[in-house]
Amino acid sequence: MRTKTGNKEQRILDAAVAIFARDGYHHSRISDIAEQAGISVGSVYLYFGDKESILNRLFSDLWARLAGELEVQCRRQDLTAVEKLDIMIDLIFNGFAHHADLAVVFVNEQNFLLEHSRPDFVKHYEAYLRMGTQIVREGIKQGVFRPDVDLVVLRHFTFGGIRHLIHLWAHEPKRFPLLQMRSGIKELVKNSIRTSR
Amino acid sequence: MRTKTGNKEQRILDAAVAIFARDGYHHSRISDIAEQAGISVGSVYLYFGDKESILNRLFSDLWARLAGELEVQCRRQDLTAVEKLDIMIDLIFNGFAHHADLAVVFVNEQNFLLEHSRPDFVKHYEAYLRMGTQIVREGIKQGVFRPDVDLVVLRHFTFGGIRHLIHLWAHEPKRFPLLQMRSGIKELVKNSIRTSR
Amino acid sequence: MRTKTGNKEQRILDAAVAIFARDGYHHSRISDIAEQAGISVGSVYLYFGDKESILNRLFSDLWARLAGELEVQCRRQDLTAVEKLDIMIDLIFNGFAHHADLAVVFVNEQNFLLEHSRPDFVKHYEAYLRMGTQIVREGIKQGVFRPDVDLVVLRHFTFGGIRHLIHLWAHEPKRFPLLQMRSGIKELVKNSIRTSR
Amino acid sequence: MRTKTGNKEQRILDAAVAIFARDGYHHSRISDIAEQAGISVGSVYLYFGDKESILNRLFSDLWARLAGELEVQCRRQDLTAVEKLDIMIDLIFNGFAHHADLAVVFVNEQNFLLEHSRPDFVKHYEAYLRMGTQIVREGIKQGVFRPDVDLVVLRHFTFGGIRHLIHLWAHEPKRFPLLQMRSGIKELVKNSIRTSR
DNA sequence: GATGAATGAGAATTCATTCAT
DNA sequence: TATGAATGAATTCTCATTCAT
Repeated sequence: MRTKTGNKEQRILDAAVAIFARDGYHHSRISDIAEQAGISVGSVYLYFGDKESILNRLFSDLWARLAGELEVQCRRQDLTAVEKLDIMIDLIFNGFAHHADLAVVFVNEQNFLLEHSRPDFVKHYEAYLRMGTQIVREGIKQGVFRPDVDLVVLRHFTFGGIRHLIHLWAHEPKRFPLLQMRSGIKELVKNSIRTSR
Repeated sequence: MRTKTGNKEQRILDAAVAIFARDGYHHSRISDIAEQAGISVGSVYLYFGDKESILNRLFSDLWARLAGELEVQCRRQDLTAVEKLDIMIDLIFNGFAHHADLAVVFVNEQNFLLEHSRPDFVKHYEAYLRMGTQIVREGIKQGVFRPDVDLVVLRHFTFGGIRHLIHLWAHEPKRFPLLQMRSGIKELVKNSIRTSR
Repeated sequence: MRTKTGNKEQRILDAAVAIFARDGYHHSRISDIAEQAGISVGSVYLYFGDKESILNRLFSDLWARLAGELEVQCRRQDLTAVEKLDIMIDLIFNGFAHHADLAVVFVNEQNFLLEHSRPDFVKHYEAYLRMGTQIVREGIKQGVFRPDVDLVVLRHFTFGGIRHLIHLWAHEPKRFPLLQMRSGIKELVKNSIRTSR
Repeated sequence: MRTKTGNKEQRILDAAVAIFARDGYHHSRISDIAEQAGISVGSVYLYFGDKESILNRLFSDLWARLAGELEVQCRRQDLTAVEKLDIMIDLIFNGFAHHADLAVVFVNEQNFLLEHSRPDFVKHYEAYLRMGTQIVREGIKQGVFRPDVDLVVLRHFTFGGIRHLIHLWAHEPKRFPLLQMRSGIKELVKNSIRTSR
């Protein structure tokens, strides 16, 4: 028996990220993914039902990871809301820092999935956003964030802003250095809601 | 014979916005656009070289309009930088308020074009962003905005944040009311860069 | 405008009969049908939704024709039941005499369609069978056919028998000459139900 | 380790009948047959060269059995031709009465094999038909069957008729009860060739 | 200019068969 | 023998684009 090599699924996912980032999801061919993964076309269908489920899985894994990591931090009692907000932003940046291709796919294709079906990843995605809101609520209670902040607007505005900067970095890392931008973003976000002393 | 020959091009563009918004650019068919426009498939090719050039033109028109409107306002001497920033945000919101379909297309497909070629619209798009930066620079000079703001981060962060909120509104206008969100956004943006007195 | 040439649909049907007969429905390729019809693959899909609907249409046309012809004869008042039975058998034989390919397809593929869906042709097919039963009923009333005949068994038995002989003829016309077999069949059928005087 | 190794071949055949009957030969998957048989895909190929040879074998076994049984009866001196004809029909009905799936496969797929190659089963199949003809010949000699019967037409007509009724029963056993139809068929067949006293 | 039938390149997906274990 | 992961050839169907009328 040729044993399932155990990492073939991951190889497909890695290949798909690379190809999706390069060609865009809609212009990517399964055959290119297979080639990139070093397997045959048919084998892709051994692990994934169709092209879309590969994309789905990518986002599922991404958001499960991000939400999982954030949850751990949110539970900590030793951190202030401001510190947690910093960590939250760090997490998302770290999550992409070594995965520029994944960042590109994330930015370009997430909407397609969201509008297309009720994909698996939404529960993690929404949990992540909810935790962000929770952090700000803590901060308001602690008096460090302004109580009149529109939490819905804040969370989506911030998410969109960060997403766009990651996008820029992923395409032009030289022109948009991730680390440098990160601190700028933190400042913006915190200033935008900090009580004006 | 169909009358109103003169505006056939515009009818195609309007139809394309509706179809692109509904099906996504990649899943839209020229035949659907033609039908929506009330013309034949062949006629579409009388006005546009190919499918992509329709999308291109949509963004071209959009950004030319937005940039043009912003330029007028920027030139005004009677406005403070804060007022101009308000106006800038109003402009973009007004630009979409009555064109939810256009908003959807803008949010979903602009990246595709940007990564694909050097499309016509970039010069307007970049002009628009540059003017935004210019407004903030004025504000800094006037002492109302913090001088240490990272202008590049600011402009892209803000752009991304607004874009995402427009996206949410376009898909769920009830849950994300545009007008209501707009003032929240203005507050966020201004707070994020205002000198902390 | 390139006008729909009006007979292209028929050319596809004719081509399909030839290819289905030669290769069997399941092994037939749309590309072969297109080639045989002298058109492009894409054009096939201009006229038929998919491969199965071509087969469907073939049987629809066949049975509509046979049922139509039989109906005309059944209405005649100047014929005895025995004569009508003769005519019925003649009709089905004539219907195939110059269409050996159609006979092959009929024999080999009708079951597939019947088990697969509720195809269009069944209403004609069932009307045809019903008229056959009606003829026998008349004959019973007229005293020429035995009243204890099981009409359901009779009609299906006869149908199956004729079908099989047509099949043999279609494959080996020399060995199973249609005209010659026809009179043998008529004798069998009539003897099988004739009152034994 | 799976036990009962000895009958694995038969398990495959049984599974194949079930799957072929359900999905049709062309739409059946080897993997489904393997699953139904409780073995692996690879094992199927240990016992059969390819998919078609399973079908071949099914018909081979079927007709060898039917022909064998019929031969035994034909040899008997204590039976009249009419009795033998009855027995012949009984044999074929009994052969399917408890194997509706086999009946479906027989009816739907035998032609495919016949047109495709010179399959193993034809020699048994033809022997079977020949014996039927022989019985009728005896009956003619005995004066119970009409001497002008076209033997070729008779045998194929009868075969086709019975086949079709078995088909109907296999699909709708309630509507077409086998036992009940059997006597109707016997009457038809015998009447169709009986000397008219 | 206008039409829409015709084209055919292109891609996803299936599954019989193989073969390393 | 037995396994089942891996293969890749094969085929359907789609749709942007063309072009004869």
